[in-house]
Amino acid sequence: MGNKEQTFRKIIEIAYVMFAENGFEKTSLAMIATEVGISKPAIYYYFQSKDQLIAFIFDELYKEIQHDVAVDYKELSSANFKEELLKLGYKSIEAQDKDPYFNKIFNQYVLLAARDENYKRQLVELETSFLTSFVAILRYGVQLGVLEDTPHIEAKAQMLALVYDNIGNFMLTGNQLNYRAIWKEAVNSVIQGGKNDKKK
Amino acid sequence: MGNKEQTFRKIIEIAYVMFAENGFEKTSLAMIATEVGISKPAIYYYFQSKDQLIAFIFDELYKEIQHDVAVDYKELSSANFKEELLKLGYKSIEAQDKDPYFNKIFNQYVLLAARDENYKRQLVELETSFLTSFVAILRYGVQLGVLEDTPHIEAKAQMLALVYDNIGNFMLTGNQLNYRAIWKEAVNSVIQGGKNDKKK
DNA sequence: GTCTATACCTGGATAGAC
DNA sequence: GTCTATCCAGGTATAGAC
Repeated sequence: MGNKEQTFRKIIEIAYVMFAENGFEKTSLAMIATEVGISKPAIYYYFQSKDQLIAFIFDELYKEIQHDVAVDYKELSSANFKEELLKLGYKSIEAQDKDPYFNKIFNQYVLLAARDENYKRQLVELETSFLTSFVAILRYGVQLGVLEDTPHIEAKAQMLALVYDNIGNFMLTGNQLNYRAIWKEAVNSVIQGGKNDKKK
Repeated sequence: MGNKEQTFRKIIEIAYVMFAENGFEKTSLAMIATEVGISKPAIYYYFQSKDQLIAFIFDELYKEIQHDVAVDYKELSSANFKEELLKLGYKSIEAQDKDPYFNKIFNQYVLLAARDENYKRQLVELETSFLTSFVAILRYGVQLGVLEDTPHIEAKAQMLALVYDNIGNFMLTGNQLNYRAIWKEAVNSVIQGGKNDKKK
């Protein structure tokens, strides 16, 4: 990795953190440059503008999320279905603790989307594939025989997705809830509506 | 209502809409003043600073929300419990359609809270009473005999609250889902875990 | 590839007239 | 109560040296 590439990554990583902490507007390029250890105009060598830096960070997040959202069906069986679904939520809860910046940044893009068609389009895409993957998981559960085949399976999946997603938002506020218990309830409520639930 | 009071309200109402549409930072006092039909310095006659205007709007929202969150228990009976719970969600879904600004503004205060202790304190308060009221409703349901008394009642209530809350966020993005169906699933999943469910 | 210097603008805020 | 005029800080962005 050349020197150029190094500075490039450093700008992105530092900007990511500062944007999350102070917001896009309250983070000036001068602040970022100082933190990186270069001068303000040097940033313009790597990015055409502040907006482009913001957009670049979004693109990276976008790719990352679309990658993460893909579920590995091979791992799922009727025996471990519920357990794997639980794990999915637990993992996200732990991830939030590790990278508290993600949600803060992401929420800002949601706000930007209100007045920028590009962000809006991409965010709707993300949301859609997010919801779709939950529907797909539950449908697979039906196939495995863990869940009953009801016409409400889509609504059930979306409900689950809403809980999954909002846990992140609530953690952001610093509200200390038993998120694992909440997720467990959500999973239970979807699966227990299913058939032949093993007695605990 | 005097002339003074009139201009005062007009500033607030216009600022509310513009803040929601463009964000706090991208809405300058000059823009607000033009829209109101006065000059920029005239705003300073009513508000000490832009931040104070933003804070004032939050205070009004704060009071309004705390008022709305209070549930009327007298209306609830074992016969109409589920129905009333459903209505609660439906009402919120319709409200969102009517005032699309609310969620956009509110999300901005959530972001501000990350770097302002006052906002943070008040938002946690709101969130707490929001969650508490859902717990209270379900506990009342237990009392009415509509719900089974499990130790998980708190987690169930919080799950329900997360769905309720996140429906608003998803509507914001413009994602067209069957939100009523999702809410119905959530309510069903909480109540059907209860006892003596009437056959459909 | 990164710097210094600087142009240029916008936005918040104040002074003081009416 | 509202205006005109003005100040000033801080922002993005560019020119040009090294």
